[in-house]
Amino acid sequence: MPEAARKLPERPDTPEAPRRDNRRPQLLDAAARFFREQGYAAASMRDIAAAAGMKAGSMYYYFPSKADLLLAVHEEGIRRISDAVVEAVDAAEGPWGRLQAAMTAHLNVLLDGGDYACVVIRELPTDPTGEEGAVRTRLVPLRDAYEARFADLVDALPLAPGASRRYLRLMVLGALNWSQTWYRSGGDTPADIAQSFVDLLRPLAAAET
Amino acid sequence: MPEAARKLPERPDTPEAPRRDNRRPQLLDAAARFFREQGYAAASMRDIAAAAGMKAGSMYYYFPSKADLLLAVHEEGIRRISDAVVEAVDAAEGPWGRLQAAMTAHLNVLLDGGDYACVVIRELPTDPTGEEGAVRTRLVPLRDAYEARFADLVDALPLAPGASRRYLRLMVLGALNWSQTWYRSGGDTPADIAQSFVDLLRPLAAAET
DNA sequence: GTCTATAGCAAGATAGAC
DNA sequence: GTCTATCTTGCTATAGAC
Repeated sequence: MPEAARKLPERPDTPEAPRRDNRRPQLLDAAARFFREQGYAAASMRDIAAAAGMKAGSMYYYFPSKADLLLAVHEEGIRRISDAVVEAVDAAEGPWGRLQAAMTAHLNVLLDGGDYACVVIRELPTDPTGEEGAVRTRLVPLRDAYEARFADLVDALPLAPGASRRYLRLMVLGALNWSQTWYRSGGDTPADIAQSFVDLLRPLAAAET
Repeated sequence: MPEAARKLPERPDTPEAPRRDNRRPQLLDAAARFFREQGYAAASMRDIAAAAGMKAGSMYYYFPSKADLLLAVHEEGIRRISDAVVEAVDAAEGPWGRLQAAMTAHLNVLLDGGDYACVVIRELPTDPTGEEGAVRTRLVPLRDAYEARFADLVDALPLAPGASRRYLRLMVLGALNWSQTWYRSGGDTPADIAQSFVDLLRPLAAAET
């Protein structure tokens, strides 16, 4: 057997990218943690690399710049929270039940699931790259696509005529994402919180069938 | 109720500090602007000083450190938004009217009034000073005192029995503060937004007298 | 009060050995 | 792939002249 083919049974990542010994996941985990704890600007590549068990210079083998690292964290964060919400919605029934399932899943990932989602929620408003806005323009569509799911869920609710579905969606997302600032583990669980919010909003419903 | 009795204390400048030729306000304005646009960590003392028309070293005559500058911006921001809300609430009538007035004032300052309030809302979650948490511990009570006003307004609402006033307050504040991320001038005004939110929530009321 | 000058340091990123 | 070593740049903060 040709020696070049010895280590072949790998998964076909990108055609030419990472073959083996890929420590990119550890790097992403560390980056997400520091971005959440200190913010993008204050986190240092040295600390991130150290937390992943390597030296600062080595991580440029995986990511060409700090901004690309942030972008990768965002993509992974959106992917995780989006998957969790889709799965939860599929398992729920009724318009209110599906909305509550989505809210619970969103809060679970945001409040207990951890670092990736927190970065997604908090690290967008400020332009992360200072002068270079290229990264930000690639971040916004990711979030918009995710939030569109909530628009669908709100549109499916049977509401009293005249109720603004647009502002209901914005209020729900605001309530969920703002929970980062007041949530403390040990009190109400994410499921409790979603339940309380939905209980508050149910009176907005038109007569249900 | 005693009018104008609830405003935050006036400038507690040290007795001997600023007599004349005081450029501290310009410095604060510039700092608020850069903290909002770039975040606390990414903003530089050089840029702030330049925007206020002085050199970097000169501002240490007014503020002993960057963290103290952030603290001063917070105090001023809280003072402004708090004054605006108190004034608006005093001029409104009825529990829903007072809540709506408070929401409108809050949004006005946050969305159009500008830099100070944005910094107050956005620059708290992450510890601004890195290792030194002294500044943060002085920031939190300021916000808590302000948010307590909304607790009073929500407690005064005539709600259907069983409705959670705590989660209603958190939902309202979340909806308001999250508007920073989606608000674009030229569309609905802050007053429109507050109206829409209150219209959504009014069906939660118990039979009004 | 504001300046110039700079100390002292940490950051992102690169080069090349292994 | 990971290392060491380093380049370059920018930062906060200080010292002392004026």
